[in-house]
Amino acid sequence: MTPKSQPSSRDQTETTAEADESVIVERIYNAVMEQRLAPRTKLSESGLCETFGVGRMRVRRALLLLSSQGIVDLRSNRGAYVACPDKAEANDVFAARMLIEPPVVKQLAQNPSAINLALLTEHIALENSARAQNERTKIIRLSGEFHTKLAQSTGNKFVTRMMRELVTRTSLIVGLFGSSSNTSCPDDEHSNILDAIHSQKPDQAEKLLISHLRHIQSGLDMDARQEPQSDLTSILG
Amino acid sequence: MTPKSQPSSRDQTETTAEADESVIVERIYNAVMEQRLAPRTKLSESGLCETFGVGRMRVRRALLLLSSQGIVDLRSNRGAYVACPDKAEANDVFAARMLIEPPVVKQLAQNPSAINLALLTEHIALENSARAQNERTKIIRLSGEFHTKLAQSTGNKFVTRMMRELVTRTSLIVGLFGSSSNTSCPDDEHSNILDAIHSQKPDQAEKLLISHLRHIQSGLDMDARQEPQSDLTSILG
DNA sequence: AAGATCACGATTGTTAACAATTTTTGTCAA
DNA sequence: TTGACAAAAATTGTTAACAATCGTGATCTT
Repeated sequence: MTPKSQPSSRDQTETTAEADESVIVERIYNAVMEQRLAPRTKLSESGLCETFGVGRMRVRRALLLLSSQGIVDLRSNRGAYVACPDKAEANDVFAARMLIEPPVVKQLAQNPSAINLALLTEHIALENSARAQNERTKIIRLSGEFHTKLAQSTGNKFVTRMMRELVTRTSLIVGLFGSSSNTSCPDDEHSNILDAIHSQKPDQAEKLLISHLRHIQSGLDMDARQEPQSDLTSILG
Repeated sequence: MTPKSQPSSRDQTETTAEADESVIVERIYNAVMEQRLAPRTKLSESGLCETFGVGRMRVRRALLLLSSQGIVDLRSNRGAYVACPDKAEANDVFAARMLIEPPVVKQLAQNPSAINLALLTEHIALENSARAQNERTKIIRLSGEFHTKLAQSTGNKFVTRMMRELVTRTSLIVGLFGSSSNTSCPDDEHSNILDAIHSQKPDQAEKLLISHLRHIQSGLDMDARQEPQSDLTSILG
């Protein structure tokens, strides 16, 4: 059910006719999540049309959708750019997560039967594997997805959506303000959180999560921004 | 420079007809919030084009935006309909609010200097006035807006957006499942919550809010749905 | 040369015609 | 009357041409 079930039809340069606009959205979304598309990168319509083999209409719709999710910034008559959160927005994101995520985790720990332990354990295994092999983009994506999957465990559509949005934005922020070394979640904190949930320790789970978020935030340098980059067509292969 | 108003067919209800698509979104949004547009109402493109005096493109963009907010349901080749939450979704909405809103209120109560007391007090006065005069749509809208404004007091963009979305959905749900009498928030619970916040009683504020939400939810009859309706052009004047 | 101005090219925004699909309507047979 | 079927109308989806705007580079003035 996760976006892995797609057979490979994205090998060629000109994909002809299987591009629902949601595919475009997802592709760009993933590229941003994995920090392959840097903030401020321009997403020209013609460029996207070519890379996806799609008419302008689809591209424009996709861009509108992405802008409504805050992933791209739509400047009138000037085109679409990958969103570039500033300091204030970064703080807002973390504040929002601090507010929302603890209750989520706490509730999960109170009723851990709801969670799919196997799935989450598997996920952490993947994370560790990626970390062991130093696969940067994978690590980043999986780190974020852990939090999303946690939210998904509540079975609540809205909670999931909110968390997804916040996690995406966090990814952008970490990419922008992340000070070299620690570009994602530290080693085994995810594992510890999951353990606390599974062993029904709400307070501990909450505590661990909070310190986890603090940890991520403290790894940022709010004064230095990385610079743009990215050349589009190659990135979205 | 700025978007010019277009000389077009708006011979009927003249309505500030310089229609940026955000205006269309807002108009429909408000109509849904005030329960003037019933769930399942069809929003035909041509109809909206006429009522807003706008080309099809703007309308389609607006509908896409609204669908991304879950306010309208976009069925392929069949057009746009006002969203019609089912039982499960209704439960999700309240569960999400139960999860998110208490921490928000609690935090506000811990730092009440952040809130704009005058604004919120004024708002409650408006609510009471509307209640006194039995202005149904006003009551409904203001009841929802109180919660939105509360979230807004955090100064957090994301918290505000989330709450706004949940409140909108709540409005739809109350319209659908609301059992006649109590179609909105009960009398002075808002006032009590605000008081608790202002006098720095986080726990009490949280408690009041929770019981407030329970109160709203218990006023619903999850088994009987109101039926469609609505004729469009007249409603959006 | 530095700076301003203007024209050109490239990109985005809009409109209108066209194609595809669904819904309605009309007809006929059981 | 009811049901099935088919043509017609209405609605949505798509494409392509057209218009407006922005960025860039050449030209001109001081």
